[in-house]
Amino acid sequence: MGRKKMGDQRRREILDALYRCLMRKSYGETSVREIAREAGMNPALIHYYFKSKDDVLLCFVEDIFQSNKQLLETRLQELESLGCSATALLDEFLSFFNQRITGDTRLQKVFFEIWEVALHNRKIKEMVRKIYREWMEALADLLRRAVPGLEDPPATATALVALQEGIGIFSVLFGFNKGYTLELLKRLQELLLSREEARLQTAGGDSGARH
Amino acid sequence: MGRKKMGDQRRREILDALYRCLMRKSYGETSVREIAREAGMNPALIHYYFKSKDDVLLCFVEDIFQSNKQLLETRLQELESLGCSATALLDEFLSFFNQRITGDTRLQKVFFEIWEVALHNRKIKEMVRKIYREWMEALADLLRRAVPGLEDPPATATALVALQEGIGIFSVLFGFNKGYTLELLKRLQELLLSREEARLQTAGGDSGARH
Amino acid sequence: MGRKKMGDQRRREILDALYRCLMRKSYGETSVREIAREAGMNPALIHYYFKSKDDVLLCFVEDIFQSNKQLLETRLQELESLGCSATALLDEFLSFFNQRITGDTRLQKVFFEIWEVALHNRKIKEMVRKIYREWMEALADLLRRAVPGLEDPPATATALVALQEGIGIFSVLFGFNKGYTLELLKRLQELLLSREEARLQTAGGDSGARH
Amino acid sequence: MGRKKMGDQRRREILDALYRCLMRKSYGETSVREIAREAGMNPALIHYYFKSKDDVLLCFVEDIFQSNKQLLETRLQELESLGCSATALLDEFLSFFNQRITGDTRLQKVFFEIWEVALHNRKIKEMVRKIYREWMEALADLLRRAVPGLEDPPATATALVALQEGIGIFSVLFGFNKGYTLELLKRLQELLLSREEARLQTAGGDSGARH
DNA sequence: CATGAATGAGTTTTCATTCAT
DNA sequence: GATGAATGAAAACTCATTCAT
Repeated sequence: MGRKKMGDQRRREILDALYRCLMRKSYGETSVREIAREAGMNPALIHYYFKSKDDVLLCFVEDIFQSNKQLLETRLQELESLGCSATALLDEFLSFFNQRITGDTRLQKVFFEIWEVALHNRKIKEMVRKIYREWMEALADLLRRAVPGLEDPPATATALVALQEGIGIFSVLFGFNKGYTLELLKRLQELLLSREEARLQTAGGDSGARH
Repeated sequence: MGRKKMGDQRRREILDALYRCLMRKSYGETSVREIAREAGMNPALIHYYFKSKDDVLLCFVEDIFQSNKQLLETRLQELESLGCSATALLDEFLSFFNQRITGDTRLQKVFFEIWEVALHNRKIKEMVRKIYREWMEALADLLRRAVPGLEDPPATATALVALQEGIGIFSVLFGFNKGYTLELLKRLQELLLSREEARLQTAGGDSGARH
Repeated sequence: MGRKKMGDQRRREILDALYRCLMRKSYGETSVREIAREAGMNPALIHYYFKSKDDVLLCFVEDIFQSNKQLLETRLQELESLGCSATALLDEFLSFFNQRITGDTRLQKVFFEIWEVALHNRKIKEMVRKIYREWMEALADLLRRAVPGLEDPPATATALVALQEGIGIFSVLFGFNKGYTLELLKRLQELLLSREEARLQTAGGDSGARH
Repeated sequence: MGRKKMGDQRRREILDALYRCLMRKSYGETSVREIAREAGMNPALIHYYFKSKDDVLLCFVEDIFQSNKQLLETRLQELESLGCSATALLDEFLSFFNQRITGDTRLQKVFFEIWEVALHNRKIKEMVRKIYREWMEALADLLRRAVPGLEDPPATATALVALQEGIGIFSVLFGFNKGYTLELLKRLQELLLSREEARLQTAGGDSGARH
């Protein structure tokens, strides 16, 4: 029993190390050696726990996607079991993405890296497609329930997620501060959902320079 | 006469070869050898015309940005000299991006690649920031003139461009067909600009899977 | 036990291989490939044990200097502990250089190569300067003790070492035989030290052509 | 007629450019491109005027040796025709080397570079041997005439020249100032020639640090 | 004479991966 | 499990040299 756990812990350490490496370099520029050094272990160990460098990435992507998915699902289920309204659920959904993903520069960077690899790596591409499709379907469902008059929920869901990505990339590249990013996201989401409350005064912060 | 041109032609061939390479692989995975093979020349020639591999990329990015920028400016100036309305200019601006960039899967792929490199490459990052800032400022100006009641033109401009990017990436990764991509873009742009005409029925195409 | 030693042994083999390579070619002309071939190992292994080609050289120079320095110090300390006179120590000092360095064509060649690199390589230059300064200071000390009337011991020390180098290079380039080299050295050293015994008849050999 | 001259001038420019390059880099590190840039001409031109890079060096060495040889001979002949004593001729000989070669850090550096190449390059080696043998023979002759009691003029000549080289290299590597170098040389030469005048107080300067 | 273009061989270095211990 | 050692393939880049014009 302790045996199996050891392996899991090692794998965990490796995935975490990759996460930290991706803060600094692209996946292509990150060598197995560096991941190992970051994890404080021998490079050969990585090949003991994973088939290859790409396998590490695959597991990493699966892990980061699944954990976020689960976290979101758990939250939504909690709210639902409390009898919350569809609107509240939708708000939670958007807020989750805003706060946890797009608003988190580091995670956003990692997501961006994953998208990049996905472009040329079949397995990663499939995984990315799958998870995003699930998210968009879930979002479309919520939209149907929470915004009755909405003309084309799937398209709006796509738009919302694409917007998320776009803003996320911008925030990373231009060094937006979190406040401004969230402000922008909320404002646009309101617009896209044609809500009356879209009355924000954009009090909000300016883009913060990197240095 | 043919003398001086040879150099320019070769440089052009190299940049075009890189463009084609980026259809298949990321910049990091693309070797100088491959660019040379694609261009049908000796690898050393690339180092004869460019200081380094990164220099090729830098020139490539500058070229692709500048040529698009110039094309857009030319078009807008033509319209303006014809006495067109600000609304028409704005439409042209958005349409240019929709049709020429975001709607062109290949170019979009290349743009995405550039964004990725920009994350870790100072020079490329500065270039990307500069061109995007120019585009967003130009767009904000047009918004001021064409959409008088708009609360925060710069933020809306940022949103429009970010949306562009987001949809662009999605279209590449999910293999949207061009019609659907344009449909989606137009619809969202109308929404963001709160126009009355946002009446589209989105009859439009479904996402076409790649495989 | 055999574990830890492997690394040291390999490093030793590499340094020895470089030594042999320097018999045939200059450092600049010697490629990592050749060092590896000479050492009978995969070229990449050299980069496993050393940071770079220059690092190999640096360690090589340090090693060759330090080992000679230590050897000399050991000998002098032995003599001193036996209560030998300053004159005997001085003789040992000069004899050590004559026999072990200047008189050893191969080592002299290597020393010359090191001087050459030192001209354009900061680290090597500093190392060479340091070791030679140490040697000259030690020699000046001995001169003070052994040759009381000597006017300017440091200058004489410099002269003796410079002479050493000059004769060494000549012996390599003109292919002096060892006997002639030593003869010449001894004679000149006596002269520089204005000793009475400088009575040698230079019975000694002629320069032997290389080819 | 102007034709032939043009070629000579070009060749001269190339040799001068190589001289300047050797101030900064070793011959091995100096590329044909750099020589050409230094000479302000197209690299291919160098191959028009010389068979190869090594041919440039060969001509360079021949030129620098011959011109110095001729200059020295001219001076000595002048003195001889004026009826000067052998001692005066010897003094002129030594002084020429001291002032023009060993005391000129730049030229000394170049000589050192030549010695280095000579170690591994047959043609250069032969040339170097030849010129040095000539110099040493001429010096031995002068010694016979000027220092009657000298035991072994050839060996002393060798010693004097070797000392020259040794001090020269030291002055380059340790950055001796010219005054100190000349002081040292003169002092040692007096000693080797056992002259009474060897009474110098070595007032002279210390070694000057490079930076 | 002069030059821009072109090339093939070679350089140092990095890296994912394997393996014996 | 864990590690140091080892390797083959490939990377970017340099360079002396040749050649057509």
